Amino acid sequence: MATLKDIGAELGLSPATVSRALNGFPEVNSETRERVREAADRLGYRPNRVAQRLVTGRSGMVGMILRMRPDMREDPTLFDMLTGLSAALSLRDVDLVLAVDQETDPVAAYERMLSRSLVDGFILAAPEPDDPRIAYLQAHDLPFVVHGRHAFQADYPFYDIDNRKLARDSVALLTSLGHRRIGFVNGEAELTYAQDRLREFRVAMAAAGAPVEDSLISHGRLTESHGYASALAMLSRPEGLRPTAILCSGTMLAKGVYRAAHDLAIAIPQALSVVAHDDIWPGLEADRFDPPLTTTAKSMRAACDPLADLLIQRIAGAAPAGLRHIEEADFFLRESTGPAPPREGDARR
Amino acid sequence: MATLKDIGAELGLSPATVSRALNGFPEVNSETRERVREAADRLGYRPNRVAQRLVTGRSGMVGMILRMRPDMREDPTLFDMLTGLSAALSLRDVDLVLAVDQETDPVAAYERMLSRSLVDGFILAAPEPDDPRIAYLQAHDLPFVVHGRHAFQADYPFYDIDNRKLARDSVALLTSLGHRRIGFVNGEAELTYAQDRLREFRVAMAAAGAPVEDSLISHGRLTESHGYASALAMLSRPEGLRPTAILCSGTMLAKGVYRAAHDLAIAIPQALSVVAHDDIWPGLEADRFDPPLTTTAKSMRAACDPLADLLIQRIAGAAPAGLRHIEEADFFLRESTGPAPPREGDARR
DNA sequence: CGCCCTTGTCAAAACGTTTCAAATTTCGGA
DNA sequence: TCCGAAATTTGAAACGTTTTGACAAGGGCG
Repeated sequence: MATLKDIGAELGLSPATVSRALNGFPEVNSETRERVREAADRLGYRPNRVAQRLVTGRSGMVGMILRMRPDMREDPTLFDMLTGLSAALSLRDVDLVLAVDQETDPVAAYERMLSRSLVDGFILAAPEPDDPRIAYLQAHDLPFVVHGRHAFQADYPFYDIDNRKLARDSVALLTSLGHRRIGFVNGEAELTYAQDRLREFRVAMAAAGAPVEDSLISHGRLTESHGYASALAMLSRPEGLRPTAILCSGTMLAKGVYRAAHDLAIAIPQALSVVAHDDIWPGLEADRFDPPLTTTAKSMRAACDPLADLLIQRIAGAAPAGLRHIEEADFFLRESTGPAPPREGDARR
Repeated sequence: MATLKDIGAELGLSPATVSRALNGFPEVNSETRERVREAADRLGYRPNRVAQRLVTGRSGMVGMILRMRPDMREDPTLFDMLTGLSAALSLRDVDLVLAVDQETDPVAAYERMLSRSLVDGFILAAPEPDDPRIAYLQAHDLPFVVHGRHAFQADYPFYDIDNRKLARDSVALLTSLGHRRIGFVNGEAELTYAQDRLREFRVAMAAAGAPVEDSLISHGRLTESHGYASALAMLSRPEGLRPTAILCSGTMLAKGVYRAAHDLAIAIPQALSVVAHDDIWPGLEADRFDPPLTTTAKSMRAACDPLADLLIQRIAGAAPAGLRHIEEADFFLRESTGPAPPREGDARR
């Protein structure tokens, strides 16, 4: 493998000049630069990352630490993110180091990875309010970027979708169809996106003059079983008290809702409308539902390029506060939503 | 961060001596070694990996390159392996670099990772016969280890379960229960484990004097939908031609088989016995089946420690040919298997 | 006293790059 | 012809480690 010295020897130049020529420094003669470029190509020169790292202190790698959870495998978003990020990063010539965190102390894994001086920054997902990982990284002024945010006003680099808007849009659709009793099967209560969606759910419901019942709100993992259990509880309430529409924070939840409706012989969309947010493979999954599921959607993959860009900017020295990317979800109206069924004692038939 | 020089200065020693003391070289006074150890602890010394790498040429990292497949997310084993490996490697002070391969050329991703001189070796999964990745890595004498093997007699380091034995055991159980018409819902035909299991399936069937019908053998991804479709085809054959038992190469397949049996009102195990190999979370998933599923089992996680050890040995210079770890699957008899139903025209009843 | 061997230590080189400070060349203008 | 500034190029230091070859001290032996 050719080195800077080799190229220098080939052309009668010092390694220093070769380095500057290849790195685009302005003070090198353009004719010399060309000669260097040609020789580097010819000799198949590849900068030795390790040497670069040693002198610059940068490693060209970023870390991601997964927190082990027993039901992780039921959540396909993580896998998507992993592969999407790895692809996005490698386009930018950055590599991804993976670790899993099985310890009780959530920051221990970060310390360990840092102590080997092998990553320039981190990518975090699923932040919680008062997330100790974020506190640790901020306290040590380490570059990181978060998928999601642990507070609505976050002063670190993050990518997030506009959770309030998608809750607003979903409620607006349902109320405009005449629904007033709307259930909400949400993500885990500790997670910020769930809090944001719930908050706006309440606001939008109030704006439409629809009541919000706490027993029609449930929190939990984005799994089919949680969706099933929640919907079963909501839908087995007496006629007139049960929701005519359910909003879900994920398509897996919606799958559970569909199953519960099926088991209770409640027809979708005639007797129950369902809207979900789809952060997996927008369109692909939702289309396969029977009937096809109305969704707000933004894929995990869409987050990967912005996340990579933000992190690279941060590592390059950009101030953390300004770095953010908020994406609006798209709306896909499919067949799981319809007009609210006529209520008992309703004027129309 | 303290360096060797710092420790040397602290104790009036040269960095060279400090290095030798910490790395256990014999020619250093044991009293000196103790002083060095103490000082290193006190100053919180951590060897700088980058500098180590530059001089030794080793990076302390290994790479894993995932091939993107559209239905990847349905396959939870990969995720298991990723997290398990990462944990196993980090115990051994090795880090895992992840990349995804979206290119047409399967070796391009390996070349790219190598050109950055950042990994010492690779971990491969799901090898195919004549796998170009294996050919490439062997041709360049690069350390790697494979989960599975692309030929029964493989001359590279690999971990594998004894696929022939588990096929033999499963068939033996079923034939001893009186089953003679046994379906086999297998993995993809190109994959070696599937070929191995099929081969032994035929052998064991022949040994029991049971006929093997090609139409009762199906190949495909280890997904529920493939299991469902295959079982539906097998079970909707006319009475007397349809199998009384089905062997599955994965629990996801078994889930599909259960669903098909349910849809066709075929009772398990009264009218149909099901055995599957469970490489996910042995016991945990199979227990949740209704009725609980009889399995041969070895978890993905069990592979991780041996894989890590084999790769580290190989990187340290061990000859590739001898490095192998073959694990026998365990047998869990549950309630999805029972005596073969009496055949029409059978003597009894 | 000279020789060799062992033990413990060290200085220096090496890995390949970046970058600082200095040296050299070039050139326009006086 | 000379000066100073600008344009190029260079040597050397630095990053933190491993490793080679050398060396000093001490001991045993003839």
